[in-house]
Amino acid sequence: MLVLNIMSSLKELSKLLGVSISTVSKALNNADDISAHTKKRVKELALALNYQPNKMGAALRNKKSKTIGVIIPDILNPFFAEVLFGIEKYCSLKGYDTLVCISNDLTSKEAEKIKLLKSGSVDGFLISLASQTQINQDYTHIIKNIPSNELVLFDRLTHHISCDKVSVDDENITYKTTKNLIKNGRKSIAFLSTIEHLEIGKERKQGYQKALKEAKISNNKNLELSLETNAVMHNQIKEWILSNEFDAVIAADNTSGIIVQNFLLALKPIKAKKIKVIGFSNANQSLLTFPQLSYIDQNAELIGQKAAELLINRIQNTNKNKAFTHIKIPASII
Amino acid sequence: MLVLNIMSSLKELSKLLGVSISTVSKALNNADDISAHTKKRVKELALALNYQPNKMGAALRNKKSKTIGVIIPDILNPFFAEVLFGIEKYCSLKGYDTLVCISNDLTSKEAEKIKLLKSGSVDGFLISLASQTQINQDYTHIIKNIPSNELVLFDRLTHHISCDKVSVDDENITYKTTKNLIKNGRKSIAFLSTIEHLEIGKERKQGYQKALKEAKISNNKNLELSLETNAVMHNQIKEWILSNEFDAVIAADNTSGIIVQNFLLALKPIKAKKIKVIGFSNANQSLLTFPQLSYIDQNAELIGQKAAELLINRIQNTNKNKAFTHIKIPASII
DNA sequence: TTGTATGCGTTATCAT
DNA sequence: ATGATAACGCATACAA
Repeated sequence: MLVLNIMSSLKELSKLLGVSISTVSKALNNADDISAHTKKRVKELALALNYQPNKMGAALRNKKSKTIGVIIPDILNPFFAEVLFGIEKYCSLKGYDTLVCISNDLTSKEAEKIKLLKSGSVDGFLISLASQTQINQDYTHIIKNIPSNELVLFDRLTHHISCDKVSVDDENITYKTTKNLIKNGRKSIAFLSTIEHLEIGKERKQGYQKALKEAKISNNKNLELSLETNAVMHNQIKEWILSNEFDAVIAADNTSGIIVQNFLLALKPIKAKKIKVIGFSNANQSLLTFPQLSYIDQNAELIGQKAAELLINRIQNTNKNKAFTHIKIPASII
Repeated sequence: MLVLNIMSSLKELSKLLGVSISTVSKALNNADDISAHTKKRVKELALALNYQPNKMGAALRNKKSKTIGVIIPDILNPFFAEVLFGIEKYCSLKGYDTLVCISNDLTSKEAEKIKLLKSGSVDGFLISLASQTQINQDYTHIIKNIPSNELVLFDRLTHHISCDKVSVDDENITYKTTKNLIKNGRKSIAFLSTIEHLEIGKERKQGYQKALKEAKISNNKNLELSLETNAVMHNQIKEWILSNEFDAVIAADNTSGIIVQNFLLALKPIKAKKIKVIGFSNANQSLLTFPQLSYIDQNAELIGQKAAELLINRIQNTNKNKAFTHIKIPASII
């Protein structure tokens, strides 16, 4: 049978079948009070005409759009791309669409997107806070506009907003990593970060410092490099590598570990092999270095999946009063 | 004034103001036949109550959702992330939302997503074909379901579908790049690809071969390495580097150039500096190597922007019969 | 077992 | 200048 790209509606099916619209609707939804015969007829025609229920009609009627709004700071950051992948996968599985917005790390954009997505477009929000929002600690645009049981924060959180949350235990993972390096005989462990302005950046550094302190290793401030992500970053890293001695580096963000690893090989070819570099990354990215970078895998996809799961559960759950949970995804060193 | 996260509607505004719903609607839409005074009153209250028009209601009434459906093969590929960034930016500017789906390079997923997005959810589609679709050359799920004036294909195209298209002139850019290398005295130019199964992969290789042929350089098949993207890829590249001599490499995909550059430094530290490596990449990725990788910038963001622009123009344009265009984005060597 | 009527929020047409 | 009404597609309470 020929199929057309013309939208068929319940109305059209009802006309063609000579039954009422509600009968068609009920038949397609498998209502008890429709005869098997009618159901069969309806479903067959629906299939033949490639009938797809109109989302807007259903959304209006049900006051549920079956769509999740996602706001991330930066799609070009592989971490968020991976989270998004996890979100999309889970939502898709549960029959939800995802409306993706990018805040560009600006509070104004974040607020604008929230306003846009509100009012019928989405049933709930998955948000990773813009860095500007985290720095200024002004969350009114979120608190005022999103009911806390329609919101899940992930990765870039704040304890000022009470809702479901998903993140990595950032402090703990750098603590354990640093401790491990010490145990393996590393004496001069450096720490490089381009995200010290973010909460997760602070936590990662704290974990590192805590481990040093516990091991009674004096904190050599020269081995702590804090940078902005920009064009001169590379020269700064280069200078830093050339003017300091260390036998291990922990890089706190998604890319600088890769840069350090590659630079070492070029700048200190002899020593390079003896210096352990650990970055926050993922399998794909770590493959870009030689030798392959050791990395802390934040399980970004899992973060996305769990965040989506929490939100959909809360949206669909009749018991809206369940206490908010904070899921801490285990990070793994690879 | 206190603002609540309760959805206000035209109905609510009309009740509070003591005017009819249609007056409120018209006032907000700046209709000519509403007095300035009324407009002012309405708009003030709308602002105070943080009124947002319900997208679903408007979509149903207007038969336009002001939403664009985007289907990409892989969000983890930085190229598509960048395209998406361009799409989102432009759509957002024009007041369109983007509904993002991932086909995972599977035709079945692609078809499923199309079906889902059809019927009211989106006004048009931006699609980059799944590799499976390109390989099998079966486009019925697209042709049958999407009117050609509601579709723009980008990057991974086919001439079997007639619609607006945006891509890089892939053959030409590798042709020019290769020619340039030859002009600069390179004698043994290698070509590495992990995407030979894709149309763009074929075109890139053709450009390379064409330039060699024109320069009457015999085509040394050992210098053409074709791989699958997988775990053993790294060993294959390593072997290839060790067992071949070349003074330049063109890498046809988004990551292998970076890998080659880094491997060279480790495996052939002396010769490495004299070997020119050129990849398909972008500014962010190229910063991950040392020395910084030369790369062909596909202007992914611009591809996204142009694709969105073409689609929105065609959707909004009354003249639907304008001939389809194929925009070829200039790639630049950096 | 099937059909009728209503309303979700919006806008356009046609009164008043 | 303002208001009443209808319709978009759907699901449901209620009639028949």
